Amino acid sequence: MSDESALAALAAESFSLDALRDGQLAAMSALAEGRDVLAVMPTGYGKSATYQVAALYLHQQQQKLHGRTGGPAVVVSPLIALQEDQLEGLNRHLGEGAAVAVNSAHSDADVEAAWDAVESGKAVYLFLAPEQLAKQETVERIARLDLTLLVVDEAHCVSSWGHDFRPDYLNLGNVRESLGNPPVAALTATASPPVRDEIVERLGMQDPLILVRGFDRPNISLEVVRHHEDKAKRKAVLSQVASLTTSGQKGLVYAATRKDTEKYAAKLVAQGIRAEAYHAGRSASERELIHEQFLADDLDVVVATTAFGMGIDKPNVRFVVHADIPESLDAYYQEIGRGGRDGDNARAVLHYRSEDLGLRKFFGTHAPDQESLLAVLKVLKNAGAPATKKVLAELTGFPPRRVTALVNQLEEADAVKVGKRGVRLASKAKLRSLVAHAVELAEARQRVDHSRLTMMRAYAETDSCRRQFLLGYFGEELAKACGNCDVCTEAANHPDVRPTGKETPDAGASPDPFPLQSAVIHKEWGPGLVMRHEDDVITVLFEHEGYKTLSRSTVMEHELLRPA
DNA sequence: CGGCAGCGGAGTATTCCGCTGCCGGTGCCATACT
Repeated sequence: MSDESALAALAAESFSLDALRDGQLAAMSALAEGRDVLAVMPTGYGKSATYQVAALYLHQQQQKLHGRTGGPAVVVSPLIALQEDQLEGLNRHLGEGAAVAVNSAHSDADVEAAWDAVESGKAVYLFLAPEQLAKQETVERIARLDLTLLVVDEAHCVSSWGHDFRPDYLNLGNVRESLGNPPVAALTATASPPVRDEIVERLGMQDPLILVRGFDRPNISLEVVRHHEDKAKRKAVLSQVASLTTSGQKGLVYAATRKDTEKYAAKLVAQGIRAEAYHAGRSASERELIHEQFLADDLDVVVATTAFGMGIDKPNVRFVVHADIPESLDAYYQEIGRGGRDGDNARAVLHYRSEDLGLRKFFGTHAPDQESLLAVLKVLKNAGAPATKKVLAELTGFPPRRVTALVNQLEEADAVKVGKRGVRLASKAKLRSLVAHAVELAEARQRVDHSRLTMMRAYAETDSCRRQFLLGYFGEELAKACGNCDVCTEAANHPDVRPTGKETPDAGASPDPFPLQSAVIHKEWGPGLVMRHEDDVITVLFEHEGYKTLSRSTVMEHELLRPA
């Protein structure tokens, strides 16, 4: 057992953190002992401090105990802007050179200086994007260091971006192995059970300590406004934002497309509201300026796509209005969680049309390309030896990023293995059948994605307490209806109509054979986890099928489920 | 999947309707230019 008081003292002395929360200390302590940690904590809770203190502690321990130079922690972070923020904070506390970054924003000379700082034992933290770790030389160079920790910040990116957008995220598990399996700290602000499981699995975490803290945000009121016509929805969004801003409140509006962010922003400006559109199509300088103005209260509203998010920590965001439904409750919770960080009341309003789900379905659907998968396998078979991704790219004619994505899919299907010498064929089965298996797995993943969208829809359409629904999705039980969502408010105004939400079951009732969060097995769909009870409906999260709703009476009658 | 722009047709309302085809999010990185 490592010394918690030593960690607390180090936090106070080096980072001016005088009061640590229990979750922070538990995470630091586990990391200091060499245990893997998955920390699910909201922005502002102090997630970063956990790895920062633990890494400094381990760095100093190495120096003391072995009389050698201390090694760094490698921090994988998705955005260069986030890396720079962290660098700045760390170097302010610990002195220039304590934290360095290797990325494309730095000159070659700066990058070499960063490597020097790491190799001489001066630097305690090395920041990288996962793409840097796609380079074998980089991984080898890091492997020669006395690594203290491998930190994966914004770890939900593994699941949400790894599969198509930034495939190098899925390779981090292999990178970890190449680095000699250092302890892993994975940090994220939101993750439902399937996302947590995927992070743990993909990063190859072993018996991780999973810490979930500060999840419920009772000061954020939850509302859904349903619409049938697109025009009416747009009008309602605009008039709501106009009325919210009249009292000087600042907030965010999320829209699905760049074009819509521009349209909404223009209409708000026409009404005298200080609004800007924010999306990835705007120049870096414009984006930076908008961010700064918003932080300084020089803007009332930022109308954004999903591009506006990570790294935003403004305390007094009073509302988060969604003009379009997000792709999942994970994304929704992340976005509304940017409201009310100061603890004061904030409003989250979702303007919902079932038709809007179509765009999200489009974004999520990427059918695997069988011919390309086969092409990669053929090249490997003909080569008869491991091939690096670079060589595979040359031989197949695919761009490197695409090769990585294809290899990821084949690796998942156990068709190939990725080792130090490159990618090799890992099965003697017919290539066609290997491709078929990879396609099967990709389709299972699509089913799960689709079911997550279905849960988002169910949230929008539920007629019981929304917070119970939301927290239940993240595996947390809220015993009583929250009293701070539109359903609860409506019920309070019409007490005779319908009781809201689900109350804890009567003490006298017979015990539920399938309690919340219990493991079950379905005759056809296999293993699953009970996520939600509502009237006659049980929602179960199945490993290979995603979320399914089952009729309790049918389940009982046909004995469809049994406890696992 | 659904919205939008552009178009033609109807036919008079300083427009409207319906059809067709296209488009839609997130960021590393490297490379070629000024």
